[in-house]
Amino acid sequence: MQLNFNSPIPIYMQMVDEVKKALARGELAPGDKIPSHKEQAQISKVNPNTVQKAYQEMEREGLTETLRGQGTFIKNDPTMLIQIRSEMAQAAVRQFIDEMQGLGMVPDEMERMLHEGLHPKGKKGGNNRDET
Amino acid sequence: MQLNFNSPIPIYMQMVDEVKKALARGELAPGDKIPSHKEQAQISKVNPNTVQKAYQEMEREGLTETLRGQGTFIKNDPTMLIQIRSEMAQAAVRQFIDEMQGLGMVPDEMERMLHEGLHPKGKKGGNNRDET
Amino acid sequence: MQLNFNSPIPIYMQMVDEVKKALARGELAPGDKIPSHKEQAQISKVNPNTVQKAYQEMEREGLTETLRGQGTFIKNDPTMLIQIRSEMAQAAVRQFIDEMQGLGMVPDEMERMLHEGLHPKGKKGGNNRDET
Amino acid sequence: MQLNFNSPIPIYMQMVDEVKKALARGELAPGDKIPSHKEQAQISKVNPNTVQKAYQEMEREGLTETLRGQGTFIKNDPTMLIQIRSEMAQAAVRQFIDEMQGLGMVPDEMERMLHEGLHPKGKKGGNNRDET
DNA sequence: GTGGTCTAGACCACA
DNA sequence: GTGGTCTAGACCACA
Repeated sequence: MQLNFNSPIPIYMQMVDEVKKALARGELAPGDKIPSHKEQAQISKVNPNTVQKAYQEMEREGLTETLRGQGTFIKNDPTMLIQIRSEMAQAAVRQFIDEMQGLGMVPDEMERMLHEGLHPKGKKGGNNRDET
Repeated sequence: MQLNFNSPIPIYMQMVDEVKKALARGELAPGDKIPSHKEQAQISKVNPNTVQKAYQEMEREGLTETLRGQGTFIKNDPTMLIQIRSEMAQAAVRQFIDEMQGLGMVPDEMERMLHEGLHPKGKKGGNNRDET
Repeated sequence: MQLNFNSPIPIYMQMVDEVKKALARGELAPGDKIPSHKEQAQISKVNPNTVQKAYQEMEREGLTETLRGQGTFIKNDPTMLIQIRSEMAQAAVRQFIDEMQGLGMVPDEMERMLHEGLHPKGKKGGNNRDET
Repeated sequence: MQLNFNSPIPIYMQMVDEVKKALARGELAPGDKIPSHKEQAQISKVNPNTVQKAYQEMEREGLTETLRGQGTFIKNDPTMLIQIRSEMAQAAVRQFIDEMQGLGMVPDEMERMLHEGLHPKGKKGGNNRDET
């Protein structure tokens, strides 16, 4: 759970995002129990109110469900996972393209820069499908 | 000057960013006068103080210089332009990669998704260097 | 916190200076919490925004650090103290010399006048190392 | 005429000060004609209004007198010179002492620091009356 | 309560 | 008109 306390993005939003990413990465699976908001608050060195707000937001978005007295659980909906993953990825792609367009970059430049970013010192001619 | 009033990112920061982008795009050139903070406030429907905060931040970052009573000008440093453009682009690349990695994407997937984002209906095989 | 409301030097700058002096004098120590900007505003009979501007300037100069919701603290860097003290003292010396040179004073005159300023009615011959 | 356009001290005040210093240094003598405010404005790259304000202030302080159609002249009062010189010097001394006291410096330290500032690499023991 | 952002608007020095 | 400072006060995220 990476949090940036100096970011203007509210911590509770960052938390929701981190949970989504953990889901997308497969580190959290449907049905998993997540720590109580008090526990999570201690782990993240964040005020319990803030965690609670994050949990409420996740519930509102249908990511989790709460069973009173038992805890909060990732919703047992396997399709959701795939959906979140592709939603977030596409949002990232869109944002990247917008940002680069805002800088006056054309598609080729974007692809080239991404490629270089992914393969820092690599020869960029060759067949990039074999690297990584 | 695109501003999102609902974003958690402060308006004054968005303004600094927009000026940087305009510079990167070549819409603003070194030595150009930018509107007075009061004028810009009217244009952007924002409080003059907010614009001033943005302008002061730009000054602090060395983007602009100010002649009291005369106005604020893009600093006459042509190298700055190129630097800002590449800085901002590289930041965007890095952020994109981080975000995608956070979602468990591997480099190939990132490149493929970007390619698809750039050429929505396009055949995705072939030699992408000749399209656009 | 001595403020001169008629000085052309902005209040917020005077405040930064006063904090630096308090540090140099040892009245503020690394790690100390300083009053919230609202509290300080009441104490100094100044608008909270003005105090905040001073605090932000101090942060920008690396004098303080801020924990959101917790307060603003003198940075915990003991070397900073000594550095500030000597920086400010040397700046004062330089300014004094410049000023006096601007008046056509030679070094000896400067030293003599300072000595007299420090020991108003004193015999100025003798060994000044034993006075004070 | 040294002017600092970024100083919070108004330019017209800086101008008055510079004239006083020139007087103290003997670069301007009683009875001397000083440039017209328009001329001076061009020389100093300052708005004529600003120079005029400086000249008015000097007149108000009894430094100069204006003969209509002839120009502005340093007042023909030789005692004034000496008075200004010692006034300004004493003000500088007082300010220096205050500043250093504000930093917690004791008189000896002030004298030593001034001495070192005046004789940068010099041996500080010996008889400083013979140096310079 | 604490810091951060923002609006609304006054007044000043300077061009 | 232009930038700079300041007051007054609202609202928000977070502790």
